[in-house]
Amino acid sequence: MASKKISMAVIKRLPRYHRYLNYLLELGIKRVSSKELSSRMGITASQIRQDLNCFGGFGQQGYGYNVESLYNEIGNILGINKTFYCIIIGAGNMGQALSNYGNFIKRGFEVIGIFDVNPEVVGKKLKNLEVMNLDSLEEFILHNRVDIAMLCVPYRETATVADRVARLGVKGLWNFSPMDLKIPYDVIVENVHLSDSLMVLGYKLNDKFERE
Amino acid sequence: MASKKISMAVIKRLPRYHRYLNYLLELGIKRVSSKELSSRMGITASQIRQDLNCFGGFGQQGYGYNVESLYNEIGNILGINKTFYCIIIGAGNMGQALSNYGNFIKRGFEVIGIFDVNPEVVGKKLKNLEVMNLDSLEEFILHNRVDIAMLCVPYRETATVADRVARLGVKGLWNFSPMDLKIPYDVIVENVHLSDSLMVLGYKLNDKFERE
DNA sequence: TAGATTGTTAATCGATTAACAATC
DNA sequence: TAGATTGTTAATCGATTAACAATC
Repeated sequence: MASKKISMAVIKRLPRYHRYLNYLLELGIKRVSSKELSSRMGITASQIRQDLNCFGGFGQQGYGYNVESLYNEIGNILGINKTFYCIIIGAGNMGQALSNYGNFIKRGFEVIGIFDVNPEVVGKKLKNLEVMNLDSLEEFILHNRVDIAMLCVPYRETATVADRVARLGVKGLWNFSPMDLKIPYDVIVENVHLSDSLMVLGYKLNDKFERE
Repeated sequence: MASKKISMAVIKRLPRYHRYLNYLLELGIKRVSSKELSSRMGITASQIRQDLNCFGGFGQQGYGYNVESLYNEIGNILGINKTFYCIIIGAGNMGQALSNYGNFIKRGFEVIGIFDVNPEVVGKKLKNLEVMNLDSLEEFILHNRVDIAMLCVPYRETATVADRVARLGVKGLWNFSPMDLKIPYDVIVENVHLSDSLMVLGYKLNDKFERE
């Protein structure tokens, strides 16, 4: 796979294509042209064709794209056929919300462990998993394959926990803290900065009202 | 404010500047040059100066930027000095997580109501608010100023609830469902597509492993 | 004043859109 | 075959970076 580098702008659109194709699939639609997908998604047909052609020629001239096979192709590119083993660190509301989010498993993300420090929470069952004490984190990771750690601990703890997890060889961090992690290990971090997103919404609202 | 349009790329970086400046403030640092901020944030000094100059000349030649006043300026631009009144719809784990997230209030987002349909949840106290029945949504919005609705309901309900809320004049939606809302009202939607974010992380992990 | 650093213009780079030959 | 639609190249647009005169 000595492919040319694909830009993040393209990658970030893939899950969205995947969702739309899934929707078409559920509607029983068999084929779709870039033009039709374009009008549904509100992006140009040109962009759709460019994006898809980063990964291969999935379409057929004069016909368009087969919905099911394109859905599967994009799924493969995103790796949802593989399983990523995940742990959730911090079993507060956010951690619990993630543990209950059934959509993840459909997309290949399986939660195999949940950790917390709070004695009132440790031992509690969430879904089919018992919350473990954070002290046993090291042991757990040594004995189980863990690809991704989902960090849902309070702000103050995040940097420490992230470092601890990365040191043990976990390769992906999904960070819910409003901070940018800097870790001296070879780790991929994906941030979910909720307050950033909310502030952008606030900006847009202000902007709109001021202009009107 | 007949200003030239500011690109989303710039807007989206503002909360991040805001966070870093807050951090510098906490460290007791009084002034910062674009060069120093650049090395801390990992973006070019040029970009920082360009971004800030979209909104005004906040710096001083030969000196740099005063941390506190720049922090405040960006806060103003983001509107965190104003209060946005918010309701949470859906008091499941995600809704509860949001209701407990104290950071929002600091940034001007105040939750004034929480709604659910589940009789087991309605009436329950979350923080200082009692979960209301979704049936009383209309009445509540008519009698209270609601700027933003945070949608934490299951996938199937999202479109309906979004429409209902928008029809009542709520101007901002913060959407946690993995779907792109299409609403025939004049509403600003900001999406938090958690599974999209997770899939991008999955892609990056795959990509890295395949290349190595 | 000399040094530092901004604000801003110009140059570059990358991403999006348009166009069209290839082909189903 | 004629019509449709892709894959792909070329043109455009926008965002980032570089450069430097202005000025504190």
